[in-house]
Amino acid sequence: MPSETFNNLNPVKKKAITDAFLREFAIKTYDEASISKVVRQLGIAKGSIYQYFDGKLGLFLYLSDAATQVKMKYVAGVQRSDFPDYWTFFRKLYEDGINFDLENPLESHFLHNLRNSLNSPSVADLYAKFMDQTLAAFRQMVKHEMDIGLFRSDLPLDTAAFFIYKSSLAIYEHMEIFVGLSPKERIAQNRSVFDGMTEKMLQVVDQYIALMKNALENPNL
Amino acid sequence: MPSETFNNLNPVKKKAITDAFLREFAIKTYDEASISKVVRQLGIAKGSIYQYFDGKLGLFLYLSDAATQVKMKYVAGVQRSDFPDYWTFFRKLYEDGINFDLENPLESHFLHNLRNSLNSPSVADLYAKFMDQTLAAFRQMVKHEMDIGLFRSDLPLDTAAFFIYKSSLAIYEHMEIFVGLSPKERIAQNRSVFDGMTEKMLQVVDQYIALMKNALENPNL
DNA sequence: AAAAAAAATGACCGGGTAGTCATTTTTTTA
DNA sequence: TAAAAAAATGACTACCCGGTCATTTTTTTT
Repeated sequence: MPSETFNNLNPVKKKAITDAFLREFAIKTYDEASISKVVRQLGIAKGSIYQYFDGKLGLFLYLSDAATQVKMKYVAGVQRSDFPDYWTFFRKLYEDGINFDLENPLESHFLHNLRNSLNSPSVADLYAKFMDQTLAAFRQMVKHEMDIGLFRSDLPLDTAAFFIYKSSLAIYEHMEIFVGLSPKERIAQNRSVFDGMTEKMLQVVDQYIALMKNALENPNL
Repeated sequence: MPSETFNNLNPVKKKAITDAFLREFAIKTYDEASISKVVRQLGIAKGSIYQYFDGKLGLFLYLSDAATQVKMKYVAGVQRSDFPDYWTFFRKLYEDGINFDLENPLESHFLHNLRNSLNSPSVADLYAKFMDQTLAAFRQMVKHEMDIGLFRSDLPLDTAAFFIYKSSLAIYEHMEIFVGLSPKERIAQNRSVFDGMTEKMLQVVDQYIALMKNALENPNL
């Protein structure tokens, strides 16, 4: 999506630009995020951005792709078949997610912040795609657990899948509310969101796993 | 908060103004909502709004109060002590919430949309207050159920309370995603959000109650 | 070193917003 | 009906924004 001009850029400048916009979009809504402000901060001309990207939306799509690719490197290797049950698998996904955050705070929080951009119709499409994929993945997982008898099967697939999805998001919000995590502040300071909180985070993960386990696990076993 | 001038207004005009802004803020973020557009639509001068309210924030606070008061009329009467267990109580709260929506679509969706205005610092404070109150209420409920032995007590109060709170929000989102409910469309058409969906909604409520029940109920009984 | 290609620039355009306030219109009081 | 009080008005200010493009600067090629 970005132009050749952008790809040919000095890697240092390229990263500086990417990071500055990741930071902006990680803190603000799509509509609130200001290209003018960021270029002022970067000390480059606004016109340049429009030679690099196809408008604000093109820039945003590029950042989405970039951030997603980085996250995939951390998470794609985690396979359900390598774990005895769903919950150890789920926990490992979270552990790797934390590592992703520790090493790529901007990408991590950009992705977390995606859902706040729902109000802009242009971005809503992108988000809907993300959502579809995520829900499809959860649905497939749940189906598998039901098939092998680990999950109770008296609930619609959609409900169980959405429930897990929502619970996994709730963990992050729990950290914000009860552990005093403030992503925006930390991103503004260019710090990792979960830095120094790994242990506490995993404790909370275990609490929510306990809840999900009770809610979904087959009581016959 | 509104001026005397506003309170002395012809009730019809007063309602027209209130409704128009409820509708705007129900569909848009605080920052996205445009006073200019609404007054154009209403056919009144922009200056009037600034004689009625203390700026955009004052207007917003007035709408919050108004909507909350209406909702309270529906929900305040539901007492835990009138129900044999938490879940019938919870279900009744939802039933009354649906009635509130059917009869007051604008107020209902204004309140639902509140959380989308988090990005504006001025409104964030207001939202934080709402949140504190809501969580305190859930925490108290959970404590009570743990005390009387209906809920398991091996989880932190905060976690259990937040879990219920989040699950109750998930029900609305479930409706949007899987039942095709689109609040913004319906509000724009001045229709109730849940109109014609009461039955389906309560089915979904029951599904989430089942999940929460498994998750939280004391297994010893 | 000269010519050609590539990249960077920033003034400018059209559009939007919240909020102000001197003036006009309407209503109430006397 | 005339004077006073209350309410409504909308042009105006000061500020944003995304996006454009003719011009200038830099880099590459010849």
